[in-house]
Amino acid sequence: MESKNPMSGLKIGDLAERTGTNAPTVRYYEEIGLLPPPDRQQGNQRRYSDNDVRRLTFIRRCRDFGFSIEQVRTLTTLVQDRSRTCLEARDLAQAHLSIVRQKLKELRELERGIAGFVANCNLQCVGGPGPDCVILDDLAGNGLPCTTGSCS
Amino acid sequence: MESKNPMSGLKIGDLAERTGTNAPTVRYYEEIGLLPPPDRQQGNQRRYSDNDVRRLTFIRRCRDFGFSIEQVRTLTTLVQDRSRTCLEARDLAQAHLSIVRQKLKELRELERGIAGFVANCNLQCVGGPGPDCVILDDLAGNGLPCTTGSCS
DNA sequence: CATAGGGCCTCAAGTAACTTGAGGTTCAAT
DNA sequence: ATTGAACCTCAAGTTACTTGAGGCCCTATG
Repeated sequence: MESKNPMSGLKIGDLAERTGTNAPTVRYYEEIGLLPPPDRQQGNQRRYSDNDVRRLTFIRRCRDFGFSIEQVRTLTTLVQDRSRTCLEARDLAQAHLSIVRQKLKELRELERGIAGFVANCNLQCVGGPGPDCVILDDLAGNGLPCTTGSCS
Repeated sequence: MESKNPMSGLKIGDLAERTGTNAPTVRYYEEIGLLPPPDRQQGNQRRYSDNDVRRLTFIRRCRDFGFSIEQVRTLTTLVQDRSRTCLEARDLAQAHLSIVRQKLKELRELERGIAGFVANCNLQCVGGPGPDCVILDDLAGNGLPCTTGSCS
């Protein structure tokens, strides 16, 4: 029997799973207006579309990299707002792009720092205790190997 | 007169500025034990060393990329703890390295997505209104240019 | 020398973005 | 028919800060 109401669409749990979130967060995003209120099945359960999957994926990605809810709201609202021009959208996206690239740069530095520390450990500390092998120096500094000679 | 107490060291505001934080956050980190209580000048003001600068820089970097306070605490504690071996430190750092690399990967995707959107706009939407130029499709999807042809 | 203002102090309350819990309903499978 | 997982709402809790109130200290200038 799949006549009148085929119950199409994703349940909140499915949506959450596909987007790397969880159900309460999805409801929270709806509550604060980041996600539009979805259709409800009889029985009051929410049903979501593929478009919701895309939208939520985007939101999660932005959030994961430190954009605030309000920043994300600005970007997503843009889409809905038929009075905006494409150029406005582009400019905003461009601004976000700059921020993302800055973050990329810093993240690469962090990676270099940690990788340097690990390499240094492998070279100098194998098996021994390294009471003065100061991880902070390597990580917070320029990522160069231990310059103090204090590692083991 | 710089005889007995030359008041050496950074004031809390200086430390904050050099590490991209602010004074209340520094005090907060002290309160929760992420930063050690610093020396105090007569007059009760905190004074910080270069080592504090390094430590706080590291903390900020980790925090900026989504490591929780507790994860950061684990890493920094490692340094203080003279009973750990260098290999243990390395293993932990290695684990963090994996996470950082995963984040790098995702961030690059996000960058590609936004850059693609901007490029697409430049090609197709110049000057005109783009009511259906769905930023979400481009950003949340695979980063390819608009496939719907709906952009202007 | 005194005084003005900028930075520092503590402590308390507020905020952002969720997460967890309580108490109850619905759905899908047996 | 029933049972267990997943859903519902609403309220309270958590994390990681931020902001505010009320007051002290320090340095530069009149």
